[in-house]
Amino acid sequence: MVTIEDIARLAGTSPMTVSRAINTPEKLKPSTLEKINKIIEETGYRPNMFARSLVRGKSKTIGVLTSNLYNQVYADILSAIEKIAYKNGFVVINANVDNYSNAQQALDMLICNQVDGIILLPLEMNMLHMNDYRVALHETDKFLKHFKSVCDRYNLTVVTISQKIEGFPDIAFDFEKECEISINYLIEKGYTDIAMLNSNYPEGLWKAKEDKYRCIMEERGLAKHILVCNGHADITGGRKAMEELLSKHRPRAVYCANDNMAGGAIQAIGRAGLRIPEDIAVMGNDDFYICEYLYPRLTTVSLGATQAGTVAVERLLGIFEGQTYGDTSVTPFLCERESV
Amino acid sequence: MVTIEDIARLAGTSPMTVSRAINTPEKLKPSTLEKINKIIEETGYRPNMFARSLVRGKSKTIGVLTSNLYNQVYADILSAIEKIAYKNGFVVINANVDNYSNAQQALDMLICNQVDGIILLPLEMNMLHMNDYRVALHETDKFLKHFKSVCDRYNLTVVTISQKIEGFPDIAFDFEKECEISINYLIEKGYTDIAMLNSNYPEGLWKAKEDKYRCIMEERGLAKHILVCNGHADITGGRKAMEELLSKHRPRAVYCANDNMAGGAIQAIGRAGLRIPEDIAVMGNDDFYICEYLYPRLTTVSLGATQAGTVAVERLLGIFEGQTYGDTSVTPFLCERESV
DNA sequence: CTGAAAGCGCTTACAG
DNA sequence: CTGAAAGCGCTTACAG
Repeated sequence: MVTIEDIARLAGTSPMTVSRAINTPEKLKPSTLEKINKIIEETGYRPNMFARSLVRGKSKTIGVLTSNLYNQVYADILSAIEKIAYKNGFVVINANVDNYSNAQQALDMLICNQVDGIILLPLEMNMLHMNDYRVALHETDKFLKHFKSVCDRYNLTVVTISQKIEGFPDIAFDFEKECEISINYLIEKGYTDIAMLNSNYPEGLWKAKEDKYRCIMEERGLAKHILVCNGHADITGGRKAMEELLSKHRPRAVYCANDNMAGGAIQAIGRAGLRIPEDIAVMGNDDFYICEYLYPRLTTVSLGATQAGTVAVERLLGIFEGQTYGDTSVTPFLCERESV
Repeated sequence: MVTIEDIARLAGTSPMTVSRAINTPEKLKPSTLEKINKIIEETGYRPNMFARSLVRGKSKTIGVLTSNLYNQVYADILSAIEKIAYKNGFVVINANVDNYSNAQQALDMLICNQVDGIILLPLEMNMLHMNDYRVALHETDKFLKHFKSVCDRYNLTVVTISQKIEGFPDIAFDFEKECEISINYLIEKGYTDIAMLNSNYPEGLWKAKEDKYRCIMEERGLAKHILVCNGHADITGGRKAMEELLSKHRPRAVYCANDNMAGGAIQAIGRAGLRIPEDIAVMGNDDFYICEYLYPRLTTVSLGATQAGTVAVERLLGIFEGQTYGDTSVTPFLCERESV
């Protein structure tokens, strides 16, 4: 391995001068700089980040606690984070978090690797695969407490996304706004008999969406059309909920709390021999990858995941520079396709 | 920050003894070990990986050159890599690679971060979004040459996945086998009039699949049913190719070279007022995430991406232990759903 | 514009 | 079973 000393010897200078050539080239006499650069080029020398980080006390590394890469929202956020981080010379270490002990370990790993800061992705969502939401929520809560105490103890810089923790700036998603955009769009398109498919988990974002749906329908004088069916917030749950809905009443439009449920709804509607959107319009939420693949292509509202990832990194870097931030939120936007 | 010296002072021992407590606890008198562990616990001490890596000359870090996280195959491979790596105490740095200069930079970053080894994911695939395959291929080739020379120069340990480079062990996907399983399954199910939807890029895996299709059809005495339509290997391309196919002939089954094309085919078939699989059976390839979301759920053949990621890490770790490997390949397997 | 010295936090290699 | 010394490759802080 080529070191800074090797370069110094070959260039007939001190290691310090080589260090300057790399970090503050403007402080060097052009001729020495040129000589050193030539030797760096020839030898293929690359500075050892461990040595640098050790002495600087900073790693130029961001840790991301994430979970299910298959969740489109996570993938979107993560892609944005990596893009902005690399652009700013930071390395991203992505740590997977499936359950409590797993998460503790991942956090520990990030600490050992001296990350400069951590971005915490929403943990609630990653527990969706568990059948008992209370257990999932309890695991999440336990970890969040642990996370908070560990971050305080090690003085870690943290930005959270859609996962408010006292003391850390959060970048929230605006689930209510998603609902608002969706229902208003349907009404604007002339629909009045609008039903809703929602998660059977009666709290948090799901409750907020359902409340908002009821509220808008009432405000618009459509109270008599209010009808909600619930199921797991996945494709099978969506299909079952839609089947239940159709057994009660055939609405002109369904607002689905997320795209997975909408995917299931599309299946159930197709199996019932009905057309989309001619017989029933389907409105999704979140803009998962699958929207383009559903038939018809799903009209939905994007959560703004890419924006959230981008802002998260920008704020983290801002904090490193001494800035402070309060909470903020990211704005959802309509994605028109073919299902409405 | 708590250091090993702090612990030593508090425990009344030398730093060396603390180091042993962490790395080779069995070599310590139980009473000293216990005393040290207690203090580590109290202080929340965590070893600094930079210092450790610097002196050990190893980082316990694996670099992964990947690209499009949205490609299900990549996400599968990456998830598997991270899982196995973490299990073995390795950290994964994922570097994004979109184009040539981007890729050079990413590789450089991995070198500066002293990765112990690199896993290279298939690069050909990530260029699919480019309209001109020759340009994409040329970019890929340029980078591969660069990659090879850099790895040789820095003596990097490399395992590639479906991207053969002389001197590095490769884990190949078996695209021909995918085709074989697909066509044989269709024939076994009683289909004889089987058409194919393929990429319009006439080389590599696409050519191999098409050749195999033709070959099996002939062997089985179904030569007269051979019919191939081509398009971009994405959903729109699949839809257009299927439309073209239907304008020529209405087969009883379509074998699609990948799931995206199958997704497009499903759209075209639905728009033509035909049912799946009653009128036309649709067979995908690769087992993308979307298979579960298509309607009907897509029957396909999995490429074996998870297995590939797992084997890649295992082999990399094996090489660190002094093992050597030749090339290998991963076995595709049937995923029966509803479209056949 | 350049350099000598000290030190970041750990481990290796040796000694006892 | 434990410790003193040296060094990994770099940068900081000072000196000139």
